[in-house]
Amino acid sequence: MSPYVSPPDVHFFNALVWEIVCKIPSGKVATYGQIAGLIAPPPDMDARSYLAFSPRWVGGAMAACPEGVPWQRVINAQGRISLRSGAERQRELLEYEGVHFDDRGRVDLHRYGWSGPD
DNA sequence: ATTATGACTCCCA
DNA sequence: GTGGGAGCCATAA
Repeated sequence: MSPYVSPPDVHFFNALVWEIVCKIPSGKVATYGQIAGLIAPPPDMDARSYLAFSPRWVGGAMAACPEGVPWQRVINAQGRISLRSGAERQRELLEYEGVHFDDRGRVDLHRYGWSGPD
């Protein structure tokens, strides 16, 4: 599917985010910005022609995540959990998948970071 | 229309 | 490596 969206179809857009998140394998993590980057229009195209996108939106899509989507594999660019409520549960889910947290509660993105689709 | 608020990121001190 | 602040975009009030 083309990673570009023309109409301001929010629901479709969220679905696109979820679709990408579903591709993150167990034991790996991706950042909000990384997900956003997979959808953002290229620089030679008018960004206004597409539904504006930003890391914040990915967070919003995660908040409305349907069951079955591995939302726990999305963390912030610092390798930390951004979830305000339920952060402990997210950490448990990731550790269960083999993702290691250091003593300061951070994940080594060089080791566990998802290299993207394909 | 304006303001406040987010599961963010970047930049700089 | 860390923390604060600006920038960010959509939504809700």
